[in-house]
Amino acid sequence: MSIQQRRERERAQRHQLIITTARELAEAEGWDAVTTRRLAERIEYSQPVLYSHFANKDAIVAAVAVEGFADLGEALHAARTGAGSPAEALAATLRAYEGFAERNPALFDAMFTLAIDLPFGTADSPAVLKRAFGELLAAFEPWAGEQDPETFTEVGWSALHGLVVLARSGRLRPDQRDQRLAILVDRFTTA
Amino acid sequence: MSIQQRRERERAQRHQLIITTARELAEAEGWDAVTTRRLAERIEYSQPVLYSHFANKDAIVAAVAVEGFADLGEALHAARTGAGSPAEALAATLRAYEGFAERNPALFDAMFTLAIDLPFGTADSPAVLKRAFGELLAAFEPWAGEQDPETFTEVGWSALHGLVVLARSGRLRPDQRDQRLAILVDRFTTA
DNA sequence: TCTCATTCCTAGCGCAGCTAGAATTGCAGA
DNA sequence: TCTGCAATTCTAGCTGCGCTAGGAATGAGA
Repeated sequence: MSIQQRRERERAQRHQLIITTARELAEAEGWDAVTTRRLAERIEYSQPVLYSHFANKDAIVAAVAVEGFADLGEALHAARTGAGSPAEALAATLRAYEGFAERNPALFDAMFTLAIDLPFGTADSPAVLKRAFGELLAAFEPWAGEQDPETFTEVGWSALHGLVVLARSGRLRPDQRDQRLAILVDRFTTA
Repeated sequence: MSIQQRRERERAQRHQLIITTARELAEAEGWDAVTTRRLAERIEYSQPVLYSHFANKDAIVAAVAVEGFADLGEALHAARTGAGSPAEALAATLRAYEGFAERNPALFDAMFTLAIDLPFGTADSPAVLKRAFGELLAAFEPWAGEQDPETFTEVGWSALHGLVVLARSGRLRPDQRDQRLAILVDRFTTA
């Protein structure tokens, strides 16, 4: 019984080690550098061990993405609850989202570009995803007016996300970043 | 002299054939199906011929993306100039953008996910990119108010783009699509 | 100490992007 | 018309990818 438990514990540790190592490697050298061979080498096991934990490489990326959403949720929560007025809370939340994407580019890629199959907006979406969206909802809700708060938040989130995505791929003028965020806040806080 | 001209003409035709074939194959089976081998087979030349036209596979994808921006620019122009009031023009332009992404998913991927290195927002960005942005600028400008029109448009474009990107990856509730677009228009047309 | 199930690794499959060097083609001058 | 040469194109193969079959090693229980 105890032996079984130890084995399961060690297995769980190795599971987490794979995720953490993939994340570190991706953040250090980009996702192209995260090959099953290099990953196996880093965790000091052979390649097939990876496949005893995950169905395929995409599943590893998805696991990293879920971690990312957890971190993002925390970052948004800290920013939002640390602000004074609702207006400041919204601005702080948006800045936190932007900062998160900037500080964790590879993680952001995993969350929004690579891990396409994460169940979102459905009943069985991971709790961390719901929590991250919940933070945005709390930030946008005060200005929803007559609109459905969730739909209103989806639009606000999209605007924010679009800014981040287009900016990081060099589609927007870098020097106007803060100005753009100010316009966004203005658009969503005025009736 | 004339022989040289014929050769250059044939080369240009083959260049275009590669781009068109890549685009068709991607739209039919997704970009994963666009391998240099399959592409070579379709154009009825050997693999190395591709590399006499493009530095690598990414360059082929980028060429497809540029075509996509040209098409998008046309679609936006048609939608915008076909509408009556500025408000209708904006709504029509946004719908056209959304429709374009929906009708050409692989092309949209090439433009915004795969071809990362296209020079944007700089002096040497291709004319087609500027034209597409110009259409958005014309659509958003009437509501820029005190804001710099270009920056205002960047925010509007981001909001639109975010909606499309998050929706197509299943991050937003499908049934609220039109409602979201209505909210977006509302946010950017009210002072 | 032996048996056997579990765990893990070695080796290799098919396919990817890409390229070196051979083979072919077709123009130009005799 | 024939020959030499330069440009073009192809054959063959390199390295590295995700993934897996099957054998070796490990360790708990009899």
